[in-house]
This record gives sequence, C-alpha cells and structure tokens, in this order.
Amino acid sequence: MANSSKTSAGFSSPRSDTFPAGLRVLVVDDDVTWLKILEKMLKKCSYEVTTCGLAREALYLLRERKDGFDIVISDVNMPDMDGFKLLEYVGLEMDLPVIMMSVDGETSRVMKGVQHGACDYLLKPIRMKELRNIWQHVLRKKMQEARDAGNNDLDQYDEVWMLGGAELLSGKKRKDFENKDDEKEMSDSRFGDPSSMKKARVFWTVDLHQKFVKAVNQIGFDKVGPKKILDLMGVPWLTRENVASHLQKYRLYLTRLQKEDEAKASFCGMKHQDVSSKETSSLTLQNPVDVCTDVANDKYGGVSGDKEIAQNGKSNICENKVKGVVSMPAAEPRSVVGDSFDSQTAGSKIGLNDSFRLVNTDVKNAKVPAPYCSTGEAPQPQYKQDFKPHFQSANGSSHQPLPVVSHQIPVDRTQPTCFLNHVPSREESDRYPDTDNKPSYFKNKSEGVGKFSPIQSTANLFQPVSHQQTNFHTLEQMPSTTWCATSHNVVSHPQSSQGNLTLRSGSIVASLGEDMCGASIQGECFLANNGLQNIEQFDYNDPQSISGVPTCLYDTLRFDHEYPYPYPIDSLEGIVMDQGLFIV
DNA sequence: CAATTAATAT
DNA sequence: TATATTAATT
Repeated sequence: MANSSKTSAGFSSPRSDTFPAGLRVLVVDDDVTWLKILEKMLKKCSYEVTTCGLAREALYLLRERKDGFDIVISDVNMPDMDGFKLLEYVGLEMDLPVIMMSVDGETSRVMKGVQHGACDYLLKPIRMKELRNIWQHVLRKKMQEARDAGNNDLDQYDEVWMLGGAELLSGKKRKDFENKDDEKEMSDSRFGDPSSMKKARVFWTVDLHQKFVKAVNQIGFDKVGPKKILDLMGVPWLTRENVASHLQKYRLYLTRLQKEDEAKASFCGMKHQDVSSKETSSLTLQNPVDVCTDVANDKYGGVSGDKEIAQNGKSNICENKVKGVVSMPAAEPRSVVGDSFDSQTAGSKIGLNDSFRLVNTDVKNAKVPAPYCSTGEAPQPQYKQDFKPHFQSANGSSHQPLPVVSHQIPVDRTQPTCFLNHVPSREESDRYPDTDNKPSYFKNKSEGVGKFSPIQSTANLFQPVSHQQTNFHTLEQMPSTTWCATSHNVVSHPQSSQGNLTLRSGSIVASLGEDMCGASIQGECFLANNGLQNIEQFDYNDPQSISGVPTCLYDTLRFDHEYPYPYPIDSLEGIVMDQGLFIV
C-alpha cells in the first residue's frame, strides 16, 4: 500500500516484501456494482485500483497514462465497446496483461478472450482468491519481456516468483502470510463492504430455498449433490459449500420428518392413518402431490399473488391461524415441487397437522396425549400460551392468542425453547415456486409419491437405507433437529383490501424442545455479514415482497439481517408476534 | 483429485 | 439455530 510508488515498470525491487502491493489495476466494467466490488476486493489485496465504466474511457486512460497501469481487468460485455476489442487495443498499444471477465463461461468466449490475448478469463462472481494473485500475470509478462530482450537478470524476479510460486502452490499456505486480512474469499461481499471482509452468511430465503428445491427435484433425490444443485439453481454467488450446507440441513429436515411420520404412524397413527393419509396426518406425503399440482401457479405475480394470498389469508385466518409450518417444506420430497414455505400451503397442509403433530409428539413425551387429530385451528391457542411468556418478556406486551382455540395442548413448559425467527414474508410469491421440475422428482420418486406412500417411502427416497436407521436414532434424540415451523398469518383487511394488508407474521410454535418454531421467511436473498456491514444490501426485497408487510416488520427483518448471528431475533419476536396477533 | 458427506465450529 | 468450515470419505 505504501508503495504505490512503484512504477509501471514495475516493481523496481521485486524483492520487496510488499511486492504485489501497489499493483496498479484498471478495472473496466459497465456494471457499477461490479466495479465497486472489484475495487474493494482489489484494494483488499493492496492493489492500487482505478475503475471505469466504459471501455472507451479505459482506453483513453490507458493511452493517457502510459505506464500508468500494470494490469487491466475488463468485462467482456460492455455497451460501448466489446471487451475483446478493448483487449485487442490494449494488447496492441500498451501490451499490458489483460484479464477478461464475464458471467458467461461459454468455452467459445473464453477461448476468444484468450485468443485475443487475455492472460486470464475470470467468471463472475469473482472472488478474492482469484484476484489475489493476478500480479502473477504482470510478473510473468515482465519476465517474458525481459527474456525476449535477452535480459539476464531474471534472477531479480526469481525470488519474487518463488514467493508467488509458494503461494500458488498451496492455497493453504498463503494464509500464513498476508492472508489475514482477506481470509478466504469474499465473493460474498457483493455489496458492500469489502473492507469488513467478513464473509457474508447466506440467508436462505424462500426464494433461494425454492430454487434449491426445484433443483433437487429436477435432479432427483438419489442423484443430488451440491454441485448439481448449485448449477441448476443459477445463483451466481452461491458456492458449492453453501449448497452443501443447505443440503445437509435439508436432509436433516427430511430425516426428521420421516422419523416423525413413522413415529406417528406407529403411534396413534394407525387408526388415523386412513384419514390421515390425506390431510391430516399424512401431510407429508401427500403434500407433494398436491403441491405439485398447485405449484405451477404464478405466485410470483406480485399483485395477483398477493391477492391470492390475501384471499387465502382470510381463509387461512379462519382456518389456520397459526400454523406451524415446517420450514423446509418446500424441499420436502413430497412437495417436490417447490413450494417452499408456503405458509398457507404448508400451513394448511403440514402446518396444522404438522405442527400439531409435532407438538404432540413432543408433548407426548412430556406427557400429554395428543389430540392429534385435531382440526386445524385448535392448536393455535396453545401455542400462544405456551409461548406467550416468551413473547411477553420480549416485548413486554402480552397478547392474547389468536382467538380461538380451545384445545390446549400441553406443552412442556419446562422448555421454553421456542424462538422465532422471522422474516418478512414474501412467501407468497415464493411459495409456489415453480413447478415444473417435479417431473423429475416424480419420475424418480414417483413411486413414493404416487403411492402416497406414507412417510416411509418418502423417506426412503431421500435417504439411503443405511442412513435411515441411523437417522432415526439420531433424530429421536435430537431435539434440535427440527426445523422451524412457520406460521404465517395472512390477513386481508377489507378496508385496505386493495392493498391487502397482508400481514404475515411468523409465529411460533412451541414444542418441546425441539419442535418448532415459527419461522418465516422473506424473500430474497440477502446475506448478512456477521459484522456489520451489509445492511444496505438488499433493499430490494422491498416493494413487492414487502408490500404486505408492515413496516415494522420490515424493519425488524432488516434488523434481523444485520445481525444474523446473534440471536437478536428474540427481541424481534415480540414484535412480530404482536403483529400477528393484532392482525388476527 | 474433485466432490460429497459428516462433524464440528461459529 | 442456521450456516460455515473443516475433516473424512468416496
């Protein structure tokens, strides 16, 4: 950093410990966002960065400041001038190493870039690790030049080269030195703050999850793998690791479901089974089918979607007030389709039952018998009560639970575990994601689905036999396994009808330690940085998504995002709840 | 060796 | 808790 003094010629003293530092990089991209991101990342690398949004401008700068840059990183697709063209000019006129970049990794293009003289071709999203060593191109070029000139003091570069080589050799080693600041990649830092360089945590929104599920369905459970999913999802900034992690969670979720189903079945399930098969108990299974069917719809269409929601909402309200939805529903095998969390759907289907079930289940342990069959609404009340305490504490206000409910489910109070994780909802839209994919799923799993097979079958689909058992055991003991249930209350107020005052709130569910909680999600993806920055990020959730959401919620959400880690959530809960309650 | 999965850390 | 990261497998 200090030595920006280096001349283009270079690192006059390659040996300098700070060698790569100060590398003068010119970044050309018509996308301002990328310009900023790259700038930050490059600066992180201690490079001296100059950015420009136009290829022509870049050319101008390069011509103007001959020897003013050491390397150029240019996007391929730019309005004013084709990146390749720029590449040609640069190669011709200043002979600087040029790194091309684009979102498109099509071989032909990459080849074109290389043929035109690009020293490297990076695919967006670009990560720190890809930028960290770009100086090698500069060095290489210089060495080559020196060689061409019959130079013999290449030694001068050798050391540097060695250094670089070491780095290149083992990614791990690098950390030893200089890596502290940037740690791993900060590809995530898409928005802002490279400085903070903390990695952003991927927030699996409904939307994301839907894509995930869709991908899974397309691929087929048996064949799924993080990489495949990642590819199908088409979310550039996601990493295989992210997907793997989510997949792990998803599987866990499925496992748990399976387990529950089984348990249920074994339990009282028997009697109800028939009945359950459909709505109630069996939620799991059939859902898929249903969902699939539905899925196709437009959820996304903002308004329409909202309307639907609203409508449904009403119904929901009546029907299900609080529903616990299993968070990962979308994913469920059954739901193959991708309905992600639809609160409604989920709620209605799974939700009630499920939650019920779950609760009961827990409860059972605890002691209560569970009235499992209960119809939809019953559950709610309880939840509230049980949870109430928490909420109250949280925001001090106590709410009455939704009207309704008569049943009280004995929940284990000993474990006040519920927590609320709430996010704004946009679910509706998200909810019924797409669908089409199912086919594959069905194909693959068809058996299960078709059958309606009870849980087991479903489960099987997902998990290798070997695992199953294991899982079972595990599950049983793992309270934590459960995903959260979400309950969304959507209400539409006549008055405000048009807008639909839709509120969706996550609500909670209680369960004995494990079972669930309400969660909800919101739509888009955002990443949260542990630290602080990223707030700015996505405002974009906004409009539509938020449309129905009360401001406070929204804020809350945002807040939430900011501090993903800690569990500020609690504090929020109250709020959310309140709203939900109020609404109701 | 790359991808996946399990385990563990944050 | 959800997600990341690392370790272990495949």
